Amino acid sequence: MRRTPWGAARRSRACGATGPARRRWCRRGRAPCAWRPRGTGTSRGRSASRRLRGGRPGTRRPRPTASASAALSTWVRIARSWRTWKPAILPRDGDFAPARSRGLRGILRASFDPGELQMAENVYVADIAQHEGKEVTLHGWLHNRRSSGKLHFLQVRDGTGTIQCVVFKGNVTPESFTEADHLPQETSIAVTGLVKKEPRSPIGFEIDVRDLAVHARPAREFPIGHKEHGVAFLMEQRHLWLRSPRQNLILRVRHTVEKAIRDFFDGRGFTLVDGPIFTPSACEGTSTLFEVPYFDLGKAYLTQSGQLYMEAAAMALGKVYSFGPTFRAEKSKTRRHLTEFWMVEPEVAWLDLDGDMVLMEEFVSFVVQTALAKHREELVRVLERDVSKLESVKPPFPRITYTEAVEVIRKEQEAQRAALPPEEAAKLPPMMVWGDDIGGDEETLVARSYDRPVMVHRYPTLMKAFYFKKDPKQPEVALGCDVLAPEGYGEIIGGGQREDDLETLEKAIAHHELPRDAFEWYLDLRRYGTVPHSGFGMGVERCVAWICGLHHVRETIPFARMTERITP
RNA sequence: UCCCCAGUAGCUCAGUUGGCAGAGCAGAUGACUGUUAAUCAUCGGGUCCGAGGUUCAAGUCCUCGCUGGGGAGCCA
Repeated sequence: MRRTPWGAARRSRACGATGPARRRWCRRGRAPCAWRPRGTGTSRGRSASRRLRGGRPGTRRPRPTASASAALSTWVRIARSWRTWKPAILPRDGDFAPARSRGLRGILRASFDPGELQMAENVYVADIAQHEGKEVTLHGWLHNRRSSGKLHFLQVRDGTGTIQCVVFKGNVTPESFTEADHLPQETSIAVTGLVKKEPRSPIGFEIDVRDLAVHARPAREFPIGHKEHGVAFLMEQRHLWLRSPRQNLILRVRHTVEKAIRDFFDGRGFTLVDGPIFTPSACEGTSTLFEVPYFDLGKAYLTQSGQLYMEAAAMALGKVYSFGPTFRAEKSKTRRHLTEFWMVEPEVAWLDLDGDMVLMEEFVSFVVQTALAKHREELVRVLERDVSKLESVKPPFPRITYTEAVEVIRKEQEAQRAALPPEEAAKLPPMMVWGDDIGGDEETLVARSYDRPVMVHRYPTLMKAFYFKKDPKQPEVALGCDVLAPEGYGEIIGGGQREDDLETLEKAIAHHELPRDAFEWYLDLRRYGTVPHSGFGMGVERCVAWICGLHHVRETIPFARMTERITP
């Protein structure tokens, strides 16, 4: 699979023109550059006009008043020491005599035009509309550059967005103009200029550049160009790939999803409970776990689920959820798997399977609709997502039992066979029978007949982990439920009602041949005031991949951990 | 663990029946006052993944290995 890492889309040309802007530039009275390390950037014989100005990057905000208040506090300090230093600073005669007699105020008036104190404001691209017509300074990286004789077009990104900065030959020094045409991709720069409305710009604004300051040129050519690259190469350059508009958006959608998850549960009175990462043994006794040495206690394992601990927390706090990383050591090599991923796991006391399923559909709908409301335009423009597929994700979700799902799948399989010549049909894998797991292909068969996620419930007891409660009316099935996302994204949620009867749970642990000692604390939850309770787990990466319409979950996490990759 | 595919310039790739190592992008230099993956001209750029084999001759064919990608099982 190939993709344009920068996700750039062609846009139609528009007409219009802007006249040359009035030159207005003042340099005196500025604070010295405080954040450019000595011996970097400008020290190699560059002109003074290129020097960075303004505050340190980490302290740039709050923007509107930063420079003014910094200047003020400087002058407060000067004023405090004024009495001590006055005789030394001010000569008794000449031009300073009248000022000296007026004190500090007089000095300020005599030395500075108040207009000169209004330095170009440091701004972010995301807020650029608020600064129309003003002179601003933007700190960022050069994303791309084009040139047309007496005009250079610099695409500058600052993390919040990308804006085109137009360098006209008549508006800057000759050195700056020449340099603007030779800056490599990803040079860190500060651009000062006038914010102008521009109908041809995708964001509606441009910066008419008056000064350009190079902070640091790349030590070597930036590896990721404005073209298609292979997945392997991009994953090796993941630390740099994050700078692309596409990855930038995906990470912001991930943030929105994670915030929506927190908001959903926080808004319903859930308490966030952090489960342990080190666990003494397998939570479910099934998956392969990562092993780590643990002092004199032998081996510990990285958690594959916080659920058992959430059950304990639910008995204390009623409604709880955990949200953290999870580790699976299976050598799964598919587009849906990572060895390290993030999972949210709510657990609720006094909740049965039906209530759990209502919670699932309301939760998924809230997360999807929140992400859609915030990123709809970008999902379409940058990721070419068909958002109509997300519009319909609202309760109620269709519910079918595992048994019904098997019938649907068998019908589809029969139809497939009927459409093929007999010798071809014989080569197909055997038909699904009750008790088989629903694999990736089968999930797609079930999910494709619905316009929203489908909830498959009451799986065969034998397929499910020991803690699932059996259906009292039908003991061969467990009260579990999976939510299958549409469009082939598969299982994004797994959960259900937990076994709350002590004796049944003891038998289940024995039947699964699990170490009884390790689960004594878990059995205690059934010994002391057991109640019906349910919960589920949702994988953040699968959810983000689905919302963004991505081919693989590896793009949804900043630094993916897979069987064959642990760097960068 | 099993099955399939790929590896050639910094990147993406082409390379015919085994017969001189190629293009686009990126880089350098120059032209252009509205480009938006700008365009145009010129220039530089190679351990053809590694080892071995067949051959007059191997990027190309064979064997083994390495690395990566896709899928299965398992799962979120």
